[in-house]
Amino acid sequence: MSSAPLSTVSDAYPAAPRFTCGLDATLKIISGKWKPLILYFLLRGPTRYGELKRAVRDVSDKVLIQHLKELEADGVLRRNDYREVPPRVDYTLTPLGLSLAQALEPLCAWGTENMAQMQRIFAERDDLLAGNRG
Amino acid sequence: MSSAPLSTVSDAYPAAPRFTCGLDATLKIISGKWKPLILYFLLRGPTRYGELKRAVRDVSDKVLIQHLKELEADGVLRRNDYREVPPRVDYTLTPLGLSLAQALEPLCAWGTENMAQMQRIFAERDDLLAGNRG
DNA sequence: GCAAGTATGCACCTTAAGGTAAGTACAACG
DNA sequence: CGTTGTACTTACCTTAAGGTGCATACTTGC
Repeated sequence: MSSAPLSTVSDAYPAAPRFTCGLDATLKIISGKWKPLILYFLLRGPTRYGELKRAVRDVSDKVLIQHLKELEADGVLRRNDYREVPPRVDYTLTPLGLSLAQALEPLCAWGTENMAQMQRIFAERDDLLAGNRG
Repeated sequence: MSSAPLSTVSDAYPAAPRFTCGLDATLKIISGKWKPLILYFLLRGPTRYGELKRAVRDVSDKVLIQHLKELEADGVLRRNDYREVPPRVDYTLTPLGLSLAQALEPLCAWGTENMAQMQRIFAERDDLLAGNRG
């Protein structure tokens, strides 16, 4: 299997997961329904759990905590426990996480610029889904 | 402080899906296991189905086709059927898709720059998973 | 004294995303 | 005449990601 579709960077990394390009690696980190949103949010500075939960609307506690733990394990954010009672905890981006969150900004900008078009498309989608079953 | 977490753009769009920011919209389009890879690949120019399939390693026919259809419906790529026999089809980015794919580049760059660190992390992860059950 | 808010843990369940394997029509190649 | 390659389609099945709801230990406000 010596096909080299893209200038595969992973050639330099022996038995490692085969990355077709850096994108692969990045995706592994930000894949999770709310992770990009979380990262993007943390650009605004240290954020308490509760704030985050309210900010990332519709996320469940279980998943939010889970995502936060994974992101922490991935070295992109840090959990600060003030050991107070009632509990007080906040989350901050590490330098690594900061650079990642910044790399998300073009995506955000793209979404903002094309918001109108996206909404048209999603509306059509929803219409189709609504009208199909019958 | 009245809780206004992000300058919610969706205020301007009434009954529409509540986007916390453009990122939400973008994510809706690129969410799909292989979609970012597909888009990124198409930056290289028109690509035949078979090429794509070989390039995006490990994707199944079913999912690749499915993703391509969705991306086409979202207006980010175009399918060109040359109506030949045996079938000849290729895929191109629309202008919209081109801008989206370009917005993915920082993510790709980030991944490339932090590849080493990522691999350390993923290796640890895999170790943990392998060593846990016992 | 009771409800609410704080940041989680845990058991259970649902769902949809993705994978597998087979089939299609046709032509070129041997 | 059978195999291979092209670009798909369809039916079926698996899995893991995410959601729900309950519990905790403590404080503050009503």
